[in-house]
Amino acid sequence: MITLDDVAQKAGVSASTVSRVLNNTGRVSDKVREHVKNVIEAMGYQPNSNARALASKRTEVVGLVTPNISLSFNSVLASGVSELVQQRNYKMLVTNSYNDKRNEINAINSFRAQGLENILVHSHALSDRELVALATDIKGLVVINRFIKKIAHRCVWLDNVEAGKVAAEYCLNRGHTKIAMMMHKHQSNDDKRRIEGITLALNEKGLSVNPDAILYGKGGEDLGRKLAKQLIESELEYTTVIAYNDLIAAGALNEFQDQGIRVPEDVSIIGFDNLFICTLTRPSLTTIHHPICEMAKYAANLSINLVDAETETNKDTHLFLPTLVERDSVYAIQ
Amino acid sequence: MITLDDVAQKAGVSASTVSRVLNNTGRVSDKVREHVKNVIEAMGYQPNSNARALASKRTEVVGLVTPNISLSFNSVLASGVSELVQQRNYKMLVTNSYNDKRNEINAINSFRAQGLENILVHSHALSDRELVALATDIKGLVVINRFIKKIAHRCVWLDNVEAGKVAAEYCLNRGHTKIAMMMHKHQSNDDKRRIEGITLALNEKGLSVNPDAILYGKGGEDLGRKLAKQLIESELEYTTVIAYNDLIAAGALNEFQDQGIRVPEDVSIIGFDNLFICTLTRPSLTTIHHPICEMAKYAANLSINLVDAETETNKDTHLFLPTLVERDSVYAIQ
DNA sequence: CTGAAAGCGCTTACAG
DNA sequence: CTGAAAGCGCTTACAG
Repeated sequence: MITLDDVAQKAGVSASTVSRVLNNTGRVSDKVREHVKNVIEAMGYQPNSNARALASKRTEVVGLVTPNISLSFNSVLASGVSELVQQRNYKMLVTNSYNDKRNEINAINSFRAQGLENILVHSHALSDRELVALATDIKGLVVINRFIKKIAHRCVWLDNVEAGKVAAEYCLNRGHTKIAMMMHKHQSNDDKRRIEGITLALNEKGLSVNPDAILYGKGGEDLGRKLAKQLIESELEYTTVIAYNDLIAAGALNEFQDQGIRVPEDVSIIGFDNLFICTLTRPSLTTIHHPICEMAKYAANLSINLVDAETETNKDTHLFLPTLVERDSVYAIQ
Repeated sequence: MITLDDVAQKAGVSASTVSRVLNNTGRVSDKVREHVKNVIEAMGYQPNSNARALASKRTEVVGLVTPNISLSFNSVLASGVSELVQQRNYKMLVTNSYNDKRNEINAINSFRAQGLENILVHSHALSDRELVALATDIKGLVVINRFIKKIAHRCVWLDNVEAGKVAAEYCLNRGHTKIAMMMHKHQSNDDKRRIEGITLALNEKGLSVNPDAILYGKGGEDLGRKLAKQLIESELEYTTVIAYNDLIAAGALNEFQDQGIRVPEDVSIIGFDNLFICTLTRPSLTTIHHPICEMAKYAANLSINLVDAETETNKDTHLFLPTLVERDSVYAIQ
């Protein structure tokens, strides 16, 4: 391994100077700078990032804690972070939390033990108050996909009320008034906000949500299948179901069809997220696009700026808007 | 931030001793060990991993470079690595290469700049010779999903010949003799090996592969659709298509059906990988299971052991076997 | 503009 | 079994 001292010696300058050209900091004459750069290039020198981190007290790494990177939503999120991070010459550390609070905390602590302040959390397990406490402690902590008022400028979130509204309005416009929902409960209360939006849209038309038609559970495709069964066996009236995410929607879609119920002719389904699977199902899935990749990039960038004192801290709120993507799973009754 | 010296002072011992109990190294009396542990616990001390890495010249991090973590195959791979890594108290750094050779090399170099030797590469862009050179340089480099003879004990790979054979035999057993293939070309030559396996199976029955029926291209679902169109417009005879992966298979499956060609009655399709999408398509996708998660865990573990001198170096070859997962996309002609 | 020196928070021979 | 000291490879005031 070749060190900064080796470079300094070879270039006939001091370590300080090499460090300065490396970091583009302090004044160095153009001549010397050029020369040192050449030597660095020639020797193929790469600074040791541990030494650097130790001495400067900052690491060029962002840590991501997310439920489970093998799930599409999470992997798209991670990919967004990865892209921005590579662009800014940072690295990305990833930890799966499996939605377990202890894991989330451990992951964050282990990042901090490294002096790492750029931490992105996509958490369903920690409470608002816990996240607020962490954010106060950790300058670069950014919460993805969740809104917490007290740390609004550290949250990169989606307008879930609007999302619910958009979904419901689309259904209403196509003649659907009896809406069932398949929801997944989380600390983040996404589900509640979406239901709120759906309620708003219905109320505007003088209609209301049937609380019995809001089904809950845990899972993905399997949950969709399970709740579809539940719906089929129930006495509920519904012409469309709004699902918490695309996986649940896809599961439901298949269960309905496997039981001889046509989608969308007999029952319509609308998903959420706009994952790649939406074009794979038959019928393809109409869904709400969740700009998770953009949000991830934005969050990573925000976190880096937050820690990097030179950049002005952004006190804005970071809100993203959902959009409807029309495909074939919602029937036009009229 | 609280340091090792703080702990030492509080405990009334030297830094060396604290370090020893931290690392479970050297002799420390039970009494002192106990006491120091208590102080550590009480103070909530966490060692700085940068300092540790710098002093000891080893980092407890494994770096993964993979084409694109937003794709399911890659994310399952990453998830496997993540799981093992968490288990062994390591962390995982991830970089997307987008199948670009420069990116792969840069990622590896940036890992090394950190003194990181535990590097896992899932590469389609680097040549065998380049990987061999890297492996010689980097003690803990492990190649996932590719076999290179010269560094056989550093490769964790799947028997692709067997995979092709299994797929073809399954088709043959169901009465299919005219097999088309949708392949994706890579440096790794997976495609060639699978074709070899398919050829083997056909030859055993006195049949042979029609080279014109081997279609190539780049992409996922879109490629499947494109090649399906190509197949439909061609004069080729085929009753089944073996796809390079599930995404391609799913795309083809939908294209056929969208054009009124029934799957599997008119044409059968067999995928590869056994991703979660296999149960989402209609018909569900018969496929070859690729134990990528297990392979990822195995590879991560191998890499750690390779670097960790205390563990004996494993000179074995690390071969995994594919298995067929039967679903609904292959028709029994007889 | 440039260099000498101290320091970042650990680990690890070396003594004892 | 335990401690003092040097060193890991950088950065960053501090002088000049």
